[in-house]
Amino acid sequence: MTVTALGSRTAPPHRVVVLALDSVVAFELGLPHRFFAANSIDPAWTGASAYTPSRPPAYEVLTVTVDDGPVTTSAAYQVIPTHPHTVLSTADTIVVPGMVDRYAAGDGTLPADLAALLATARPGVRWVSICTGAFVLAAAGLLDGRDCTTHWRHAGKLAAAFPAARVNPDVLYICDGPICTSAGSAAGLDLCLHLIRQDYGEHIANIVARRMVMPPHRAGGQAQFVQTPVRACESEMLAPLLDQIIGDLSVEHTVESMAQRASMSGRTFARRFRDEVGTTPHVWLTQQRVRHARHLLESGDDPVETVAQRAGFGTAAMLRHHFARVVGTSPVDYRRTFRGSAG
DNA sequence: ACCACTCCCCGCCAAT
DNA sequence: CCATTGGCGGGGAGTG
Repeated sequence: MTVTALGSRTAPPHRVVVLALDSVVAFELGLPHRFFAANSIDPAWTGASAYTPSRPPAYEVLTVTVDDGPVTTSAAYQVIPTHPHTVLSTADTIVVPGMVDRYAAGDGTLPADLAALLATARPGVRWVSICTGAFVLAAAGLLDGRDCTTHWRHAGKLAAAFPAARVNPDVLYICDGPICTSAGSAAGLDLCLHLIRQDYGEHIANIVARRMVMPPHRAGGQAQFVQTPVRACESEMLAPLLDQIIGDLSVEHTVESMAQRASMSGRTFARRFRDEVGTTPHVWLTQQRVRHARHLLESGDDPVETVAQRAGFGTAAMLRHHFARVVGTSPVDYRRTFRGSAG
């Protein structure tokens, strides 16, 4: 939830180090590079926008292995790192992608060389795991007392092997302080985009999403994929209504009013909503309001009170309350940060 | 920080 | 018989 990485705008590039362990999932290994690579958020293609950063946002992405040697991947090739493992100690963010079966058993221990390498990380570094990468963070003790997640197929094993970790199998990703864990492969996309949103704001994150040809935000959890993935077409049912609501956030919405517009009883609407969207109507609505508020703060000059009204928060106090919980900062600070000194 | 109040959410169960 | 719906109520979170 912290936005400490914001300093990277005026400091050297935010250094992301991806740790490739044996039998790493190739897709998840490449994913952070695609998202964080400096040229991915080159301001040259941000278009004609109000965003005029004092300095181009940038990440530097390096990949290491424990012993600097090649590792096998889930695909029919090996990875040979071009940087030594010692750069891990200089990372601002460390990413541990998932591995095929290797750690899914979760015996709770790490090889000595891996444990020693992880111990070289700077204090305050941001940890990121994708899928079964969470088992590595857990074995390093990083998930003790933290909210975390992993692929739904392995959530039970993770919780059993590491009782001190609070495993939530329903969400796409969770950031508990500097510890960010995500569910199965595709949820890693959502988490990386979330981190870019935290580091560089809604506008840049949306540009990256557009560039990646992915939705800027998936509000649902992984629960929606666990039970009946066949329901894909049926899950379109609520989409038109939700789009309408997003387009008209300034008015008050209740579960009952939304249910009426969907021609359902409140109970059925709430149930269908959870099945299809993965969260509750009220939680979803608050998420949408905060997202809209971020957009208004970045792109306009409305006073906070007006932003609150337009986003559907009754008062500025209400906006501040939810903003702090979701974004981790105040609306004014957020605007100052993401409009930059140049704007 | 507190309190009163409202609304939400979800297990339960009867009806369809 | 099973699946889905929707009403009810308690516990709890959100609101002012």
